[in-house]
Amino acid sequence: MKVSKSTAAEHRAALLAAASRLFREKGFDKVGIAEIAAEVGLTHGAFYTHFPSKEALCVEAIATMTRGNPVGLKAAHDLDAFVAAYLSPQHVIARGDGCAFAALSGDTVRETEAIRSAFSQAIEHLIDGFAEALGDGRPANAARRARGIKTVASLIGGLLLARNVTSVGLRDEILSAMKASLR
Amino acid sequence: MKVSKSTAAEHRAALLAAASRLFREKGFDKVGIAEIAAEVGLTHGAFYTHFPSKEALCVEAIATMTRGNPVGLKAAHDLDAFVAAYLSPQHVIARGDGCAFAALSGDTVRETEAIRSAFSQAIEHLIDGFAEALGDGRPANAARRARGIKTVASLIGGLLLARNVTSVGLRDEILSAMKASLR
DNA sequence: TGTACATCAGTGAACGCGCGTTCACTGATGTAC
DNA sequence: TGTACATCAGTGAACGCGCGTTCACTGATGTAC
Repeated sequence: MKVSKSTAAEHRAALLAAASRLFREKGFDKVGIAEIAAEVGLTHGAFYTHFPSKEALCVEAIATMTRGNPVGLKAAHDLDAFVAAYLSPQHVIARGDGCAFAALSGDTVRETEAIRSAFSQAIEHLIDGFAEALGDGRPANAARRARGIKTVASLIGGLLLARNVTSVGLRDEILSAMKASLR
Repeated sequence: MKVSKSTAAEHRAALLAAASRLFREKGFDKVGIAEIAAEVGLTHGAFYTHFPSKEALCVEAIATMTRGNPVGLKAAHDLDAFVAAYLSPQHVIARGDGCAFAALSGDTVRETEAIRSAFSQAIEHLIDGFAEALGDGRPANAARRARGIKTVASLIGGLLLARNVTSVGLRDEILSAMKASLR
């Protein structure tokens, strides 16, 4: 049965939101169209009135997940708080609501051109954002860009490492060491 | 038809080697038993005389991939050469022969306990190895362990970032920035 | 404002496909005599 | 050393399953008069 235009628009947004969360939690391959649709209260058939294919959804979901700049990081003096939140035990556990880059950078290298391209653009945007914030708004120069890259890579690498150790003690040691190295 | 014991042993080792390479290249989910067996010249049925399940193969393959210490890193003065090789364009491209941690740390978080446990052990071993090498053989203390963790996380994060950008210029900028930050 | 009709979001059965795993069978290996 | 037989690595058909995608159909929406 048909549904009002505004409801349909809500469904589309909800599909993107569900995909965005589920993809980060389980990866692209382990989430099916039916699962995403069910999350929103629809059947898999309805999905195809909103997106032409799963790949198209992945591309849009990447944009959704990475939209906006790193949570609340506006300038260099915010960095410590941002790093503390990023390298927290909560972020280690909450994959579905967490960083898309840490969650998906292992998957995207093996995906199609369209997906790789969307992810690459998001990374460029992220690095630009960090370089700018670390320069307190002044235009980025090479040194600040290098610091932005270092920060991004350390955060992602540290979070991935922490997510992959089973010992809580080692996990916390990793988080502390990475926080210290970004001070 | 049956095959000599030594041939069978070779087949087992070849299956592990093929799996080790293919898993790093494509991830656990995108490599099938039939593909691995075919790589060795066997059919999928033969696989099950060597391994009870795909999961068991994954566990053993993780051990295979991560066996031995970080390529040639024996002491702190080797670090620069190791870092240069790790953060090289060749390593960005050659995923199947490259670092298992960069290739699979995104996947393993979503896998079974047995796989997570094998991967976690490998990471602990890796960090221990780095902490020891960076201390030039002397017993590791907290500061050296922290430096080992920072090095490992930066290498993995930097490689993943470099693998995920489509622009060659940005890729090289990332590799340079990460090499500089580990000097 | 009320009616008639075209539109189209959503349903659910069906499709082809690839996957991990099982199993009856084959025939070379390797052992017991 | 030679023969008879048990073992077991490897084959290939078959299984159940979940997936992405298609499509005929439904019925509420929204538009034209």
